[in-house]
Amino acid sequence: MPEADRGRDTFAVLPGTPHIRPCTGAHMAMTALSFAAATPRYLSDLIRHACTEATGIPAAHLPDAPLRRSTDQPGQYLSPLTSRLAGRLGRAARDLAADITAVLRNQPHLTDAQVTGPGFVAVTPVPSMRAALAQLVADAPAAFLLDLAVPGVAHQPGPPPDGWALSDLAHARDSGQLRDWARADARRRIAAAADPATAPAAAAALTRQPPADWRDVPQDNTATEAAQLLTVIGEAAARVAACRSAADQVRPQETTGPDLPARPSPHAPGAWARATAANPAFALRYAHAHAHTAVHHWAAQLGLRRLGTRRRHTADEVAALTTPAAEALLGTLFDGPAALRAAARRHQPHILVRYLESLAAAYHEWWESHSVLPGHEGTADTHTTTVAARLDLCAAAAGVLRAGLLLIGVSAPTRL
RNA sequence: GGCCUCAUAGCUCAGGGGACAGAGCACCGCUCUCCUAAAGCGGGUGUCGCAGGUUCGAAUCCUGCUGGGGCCGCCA
Repeated sequence: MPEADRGRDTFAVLPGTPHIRPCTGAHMAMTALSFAAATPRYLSDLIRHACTEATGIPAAHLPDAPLRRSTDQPGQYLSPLTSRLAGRLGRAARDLAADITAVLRNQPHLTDAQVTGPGFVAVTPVPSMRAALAQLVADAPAAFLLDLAVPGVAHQPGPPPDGWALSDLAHARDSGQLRDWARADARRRIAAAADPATAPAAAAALTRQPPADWRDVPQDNTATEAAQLLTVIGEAAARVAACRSAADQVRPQETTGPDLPARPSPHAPGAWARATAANPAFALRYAHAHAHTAVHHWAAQLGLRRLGTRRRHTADEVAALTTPAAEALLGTLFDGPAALRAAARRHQPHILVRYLESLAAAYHEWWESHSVLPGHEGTADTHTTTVAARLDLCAAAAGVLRAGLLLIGVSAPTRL
């Protein structure tokens, strides 16, 4: 909303702005020396600093410009910063973008920086930096998804943010009120997660959440329609169903997919009652349990595990994490923070739900694309040497799925 | 009468201010053959309800209108 105001501010500040040198912040210098991952925050900062160098405008006065994944080139990211800034400067977006890419080409973390489309800056981080995203996300999934500036605070003790507690859906009057309560629960948690002031407490609450199992059906009380619905489809499916449609009011015969009524009832639950991939709630929890089990049980049984945190991947590992399917999964992980922000800004939990579904799909596609763990067939040396990196990717997917599920009030069982 | 909400392909639905609007089903074409079906391959079939506005840029945000649904009120 304050974008127009910010634009005028920027313009007013322009004359005589002190020249700020790029990449002098402590965080940029440290990441450059030790461990850099292609997170939205990092790449955005890179481009903003280059913009400051090219234009002299302090980074704080630049307009917001969330990065977007390129649809054509995997591993490439687009910033509309130049298009948004050009009008205020009275310059052509492509010219401004050309100046910025000239600065970015000196960046050792980028293999390429160019001007594309209507004047966007397109950057391609080096493969090792893209692969490092798996490790960074695996180490601190909640901090990544919630876009914390300082990941460590996700482990600090403290009370959860206001409004974190979930409603007891079994006490809802009917399936309509159950839906309202579930959506309100998700909205409160998403809002707390996206607000920089409460995000650290939210991340800590996500990290502390105890493990859950699959049982989510009330033991007693089948008196109300809501309780009956929970008995038929379970709390997880009830919450996902409630959060999956965009509109607060349900149209009479509205569905959110094949055999997926927007407001399931005890008598017509559709696919929500099934433990199959046709049930989005099951698919999401299953994907999480699968990835978690791969890291903590299957790999352990083979004597394999993830290696140290903030470790540099070997060249083989980087290659294993930049196959098309792995790159697609990394790209979906990259989209997480933006999806959460969008869900919070528009007060629409379904944006987060749909994002998690795309993440689960990308995870499965990657898993199916090749043997992730050494199996009966592929036990080549190159394979065992890259297992740790693949486990990073498993753990990253599991971590973001878990955090996302908890944000919509759904527990994330760890066993298959 | 007031407020809320929805309108995207034939159908059910995705689509986060950003590149050429997508998926499944249906449909059409081709291959196959006694014929059909199945299967395989190929094809998106669209004034994003209408009209304005904001923006460098709108399916997306704002206003009005039309149409569907809902809540409240009025009359009784």
